[in-house]
Amino acid sequence: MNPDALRGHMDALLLSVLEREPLHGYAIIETLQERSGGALSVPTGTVYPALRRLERTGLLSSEWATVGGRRRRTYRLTDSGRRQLRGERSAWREFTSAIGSVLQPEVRPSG
Amino acid sequence: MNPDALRGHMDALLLSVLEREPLHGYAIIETLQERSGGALSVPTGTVYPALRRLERTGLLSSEWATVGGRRRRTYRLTDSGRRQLRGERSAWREFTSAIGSVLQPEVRPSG
DNA sequence: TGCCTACATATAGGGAGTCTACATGTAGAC
DNA sequence: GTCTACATGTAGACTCCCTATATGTAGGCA
Repeated sequence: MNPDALRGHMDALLLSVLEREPLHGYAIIETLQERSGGALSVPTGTVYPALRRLERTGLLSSEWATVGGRRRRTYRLTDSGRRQLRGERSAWREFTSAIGSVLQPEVRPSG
Repeated sequence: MNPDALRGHMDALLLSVLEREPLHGYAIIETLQERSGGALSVPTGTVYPALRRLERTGLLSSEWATVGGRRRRTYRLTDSGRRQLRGERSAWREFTSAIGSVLQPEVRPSG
């Protein structure tokens, strides 16, 4: 997957993964991978800064926990994040529709 | 449309618009706008550098023409560009499939 | 004991491409 | 003389994704 392709869609992915339940960064990366059938391998250097950014802008909140001797920072959607997710979904539909309508191969009349 | 969303898809758009016939930059911008139903308003500061980049990498070739007293640089797909376009189309399908599978809202069993 | 893998978070710095803003010029309408 | 449409181009800012690196725990294995 071309790295640039993800650009601008990361927020939607993260918010969407957190919709059902709060998760910590590492689990988010795994979930992304599973839900995409292995297509999305997002590096930690992308996800952790993105999560902090989303928290800074109020779309996520986080709290620390220790599980099995390991520290986790668990993120959850805020109300604002939930609203944002709805916006991201409709933006995604518009985006794919716009690009798709340009990208579809020419259909030539037969004959 | 979030500017970043276009990132990494510009090449596909330009190649696709040039698939049927050679066009100059200004006409490419208009075609993009028409084919997307007005959703894609790509600024000249994006398109012109992108076209030059695609020419530099051998996916497009160009030649100057003067029409109605105005100078145009007309771009056309090279063989390499045509191959690239096929690749871009399949990459687009994989991309939307991957993101879409993550983004779709949870479907809860009823009851 | 030492080594490896999985789990878990984080930051610095690089890089690439899109955008804003500006510059330049012709043609034609009013 | 002014305005809009047509037409191309560059400089610099900005964003944010990636690579590389650092740190640390837990548990298996030899």
